Amino acid sequence: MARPSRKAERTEEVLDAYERCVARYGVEGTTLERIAEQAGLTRTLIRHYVGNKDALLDALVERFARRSKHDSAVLFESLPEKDRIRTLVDWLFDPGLSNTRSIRVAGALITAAKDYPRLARRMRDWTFEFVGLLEQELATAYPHKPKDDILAVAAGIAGIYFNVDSLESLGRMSGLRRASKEAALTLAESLG
Amino acid sequence: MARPSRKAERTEEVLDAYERCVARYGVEGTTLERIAEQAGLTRTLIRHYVGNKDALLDALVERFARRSKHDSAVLFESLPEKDRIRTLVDWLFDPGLSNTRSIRVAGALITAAKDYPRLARRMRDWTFEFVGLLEQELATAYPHKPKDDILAVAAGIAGIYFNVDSLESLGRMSGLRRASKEAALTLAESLG
DNA sequence: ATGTATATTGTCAATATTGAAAATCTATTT
DNA sequence: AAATAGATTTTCAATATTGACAATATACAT
Repeated sequence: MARPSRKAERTEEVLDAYERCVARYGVEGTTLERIAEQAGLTRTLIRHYVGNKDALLDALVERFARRSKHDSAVLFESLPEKDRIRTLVDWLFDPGLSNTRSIRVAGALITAAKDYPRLARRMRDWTFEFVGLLEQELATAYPHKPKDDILAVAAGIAGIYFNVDSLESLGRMSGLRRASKEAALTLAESLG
Repeated sequence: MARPSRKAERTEEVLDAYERCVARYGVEGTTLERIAEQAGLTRTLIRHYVGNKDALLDALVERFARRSKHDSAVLFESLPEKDRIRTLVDWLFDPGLSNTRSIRVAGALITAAKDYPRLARRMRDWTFEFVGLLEQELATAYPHKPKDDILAVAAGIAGIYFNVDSLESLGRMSGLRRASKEAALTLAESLG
């Protein structure tokens, strides 16, 4: 019975802005002023909608974990019956398809993890969950291969993927990106 | 004809401390206070020996570039005649041998590169120089392989290497490290 | 139109960070 | 011992950042 709340949308906007800042300046380098500038809001509004710095980080990490889980679930479920690995690698390495910012945010969160033990656990889980999904996919495609080989290839593809998105900010990385994709495919095919 | 200068050593100590901070808090998250605390000096001494924040970053980047070049030159020159690739992979992925902090510093500098165009160029050069050395080594070991294949493998190994050191701060990464090393070897052997 | 819950803006205090210079201390040379 | 170059400490000013609360404006229900 009063003015309608914009808390939900505003919170998303604030977290979007926060994410952009974190991807660029890191967790420790992000100030409320910068977030406010990015979001086109005032610092006091940031505080009003989400809270202080700690609350902001909690909210960001929460959303990041939820989204990651959802996104990779959707991705792996949407793979076709044929050429699943190939399609997956396309999605991971083709510019435009891959979500570079998520990986950059993950990198920043991992860097900050030393000062936030809960965050360290979360990012470890995040890493191993992604590698685990890759393993699962590879194990289905190559059922006769030993687990160790599958894990090695999954870890390799994940590493190449994380790395190439981290380097993206340097610009002129299309050549390296293509080569990285080739490497990921070579790794996958080494199982066949 | 006066008190002897400690500028040289002190500068190294300050840059060491700065490096530790950058690896942990990122470029934008590092304050002079933190550096001073890490170095066991006062903030004003930091300023006395190296200068203000910009001068510090310049000095750090300068030293990082110089050291990287030197270290990788030494590394590649020290490889034995036989099993060069194998030895190289051991060096890159065995804990204790590899220099994890350098990679973390590089990651932080890459993240900050958007705000420092010169830095972006430097880190691009750094990346491609390392990949280039790998290519050269692989080309010598597998002289009949096309350049594209060599580049793909070099990019893959470099990516896996950078990534595994970035994840190190999360702890309990020995399993993933072993798997990553396996992947790097698999990639190299794919050329044979 | 009126009440009310929320949005929005404004203000203040406390602390952190940086920059710069002056003052003092110390080791070496002569 | 005196002079001197450099190390170290001290001090001050300016700005940035954060936290918290007060005041005002606005949209909706009744």
